[in-house]
Amino acid sequence: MKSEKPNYFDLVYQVVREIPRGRVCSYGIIANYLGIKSGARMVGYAMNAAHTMPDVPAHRVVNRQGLLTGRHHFATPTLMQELLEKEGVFVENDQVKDFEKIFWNPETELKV
DNA sequence: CGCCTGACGTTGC
DNA sequence: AGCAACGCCAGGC
Repeated sequence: MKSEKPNYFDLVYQVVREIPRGRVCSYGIIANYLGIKSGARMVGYAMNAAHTMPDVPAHRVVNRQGLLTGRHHFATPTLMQELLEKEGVFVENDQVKDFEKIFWNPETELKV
């Protein structure tokens, strides 16, 4: 089978999967952590494929502004916000509240 | 093989 | 401070 997906996606999945509950992360940060500067788009792209990965909480991944830009890509446009609020993350106007407070930095927390 | 799109980010005005 | 355009990289057609 083929299905040889680029490790690139897998890398993103691993990082996103490490995101603890009640925390959120940004695409650019993950990209930067993976060494893919300017590859924030690729991270989001990977998230799209992550939809096939149940262990990949893409709803915990938002953009640099903390906006749920990809909420429209979920099963329902409200699913992302619902999941976040369910985990203790308050979302207002499609934006994560206290985003910088619950922000999860792999280089700082997941840091070796 | 080439063009377009895309869950972003940064810089410039 | 808000808006616009550009840049990066990869996948789909």
